[in-house]
Amino acid sequence: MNAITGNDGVERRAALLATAAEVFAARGYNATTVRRIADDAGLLAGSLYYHFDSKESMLDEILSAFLDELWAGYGTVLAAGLGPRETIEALVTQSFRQIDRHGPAVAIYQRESRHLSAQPRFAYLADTRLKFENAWLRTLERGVAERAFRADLDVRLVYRFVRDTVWVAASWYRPGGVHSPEEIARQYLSMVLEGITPRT
Amino acid sequence: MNAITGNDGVERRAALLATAAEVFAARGYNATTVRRIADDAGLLAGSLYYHFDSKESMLDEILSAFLDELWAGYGTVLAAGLGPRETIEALVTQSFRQIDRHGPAVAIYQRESRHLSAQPRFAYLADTRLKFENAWLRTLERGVAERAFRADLDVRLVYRFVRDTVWVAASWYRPGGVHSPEEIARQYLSMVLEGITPRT
DNA sequence: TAATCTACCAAACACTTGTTAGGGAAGGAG
DNA sequence: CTCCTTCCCTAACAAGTGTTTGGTAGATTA
Repeated sequence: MNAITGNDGVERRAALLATAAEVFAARGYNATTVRRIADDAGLLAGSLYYHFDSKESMLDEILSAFLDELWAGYGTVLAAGLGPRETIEALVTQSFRQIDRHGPAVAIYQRESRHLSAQPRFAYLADTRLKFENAWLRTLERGVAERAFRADLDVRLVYRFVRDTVWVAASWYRPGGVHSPEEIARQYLSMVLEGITPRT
Repeated sequence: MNAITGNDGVERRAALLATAAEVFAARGYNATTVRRIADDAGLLAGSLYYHFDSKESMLDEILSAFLDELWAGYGTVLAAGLGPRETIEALVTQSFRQIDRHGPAVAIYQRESRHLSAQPRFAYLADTRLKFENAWLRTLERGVAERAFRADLDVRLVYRFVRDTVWVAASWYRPGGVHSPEEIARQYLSMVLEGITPRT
């Protein structure tokens, strides 16, 4: 696509990872050839191996960089001691912000994490999934106990629906569009919290 | 995995397509080798070409068979002349029934339809997507006009969220589990229609 | 100026991919 | 018994895969 000229070695590496992430997100990891990444970055396939050990290393670096930043954001939210409803609101908003910043990485994670986590190198994906599930489930259960959420809903199902809807948004969300991440989060929260039918 | 012995030629073909769909759904279409499908079906790679023209033909047949049946169900719902809320309820229930019956096909569609629809052979995927969007958007807009749904929500955003949540369920739903498709549809509709916070 | 380092290219490597060609065992039809 | 169809196997093909090796233009350092 467009050649990338970085001033620094670190910048160059980051730029290459960014284009790799875009191609991975668009075509899928396995369907993406190393030559295609090189084409989009403006160099030849072999030259990528000056910067990275392997195609797998690029994927690893993309995913763990994203997950580190994601979990940092989640950590501060969970440590803030908010009520259940406010915690859910903050988590959802954080998630849409991450989609805004790491769109391709989110798409890759959603698409490949399931079968990648079987591989030892990507075992941390399974850990993340568990920490994730715990954070959401605890918050939802606390909300039910404190009468902030309805008691007649299956909490696990609600968790799955909410989780999926938030992350799958990465497949259609494009940064710089009409809706800001915060606006999307607000609309989504309004739908899930209040429902789409009018409250008399 | 397990060898499949069909009595009829048509049965055999269907059984082979079923195993192919499972592998496609689990690993992704491009990442799936024809030898892997053959292994799981209990024959050799070349032998698959007695039944099918190509790997692409298998994918085509899987997707169009699923979409045909899906649209048959949607058609009767849309022709029934129900109110907006009842139409949404029926569409969602229909969708979860399709996930129950065509789980792998749904997963494949969700994962690959975007970049497949650029290919001429799979142009019908783009058409389906449009018909889909029209059906949902019209129903939602009619609901807003008839005061069955809230007017302060962005209908397009609601559509995307609802669509994604319903279909992505194919990635975790397993037939024969504790929840029937109808039960899952009921819980999901309750969440989206009424919201997860208590109505006083 | 000479030596070194950075970032890349050109060309090949071993391997996997989807697909094809030819043949053969099993069984029903004439 | 012979013919024919069905269904599969063996073996190979050409193209594409991730990766390695050796070399080199240009800037940086000594």
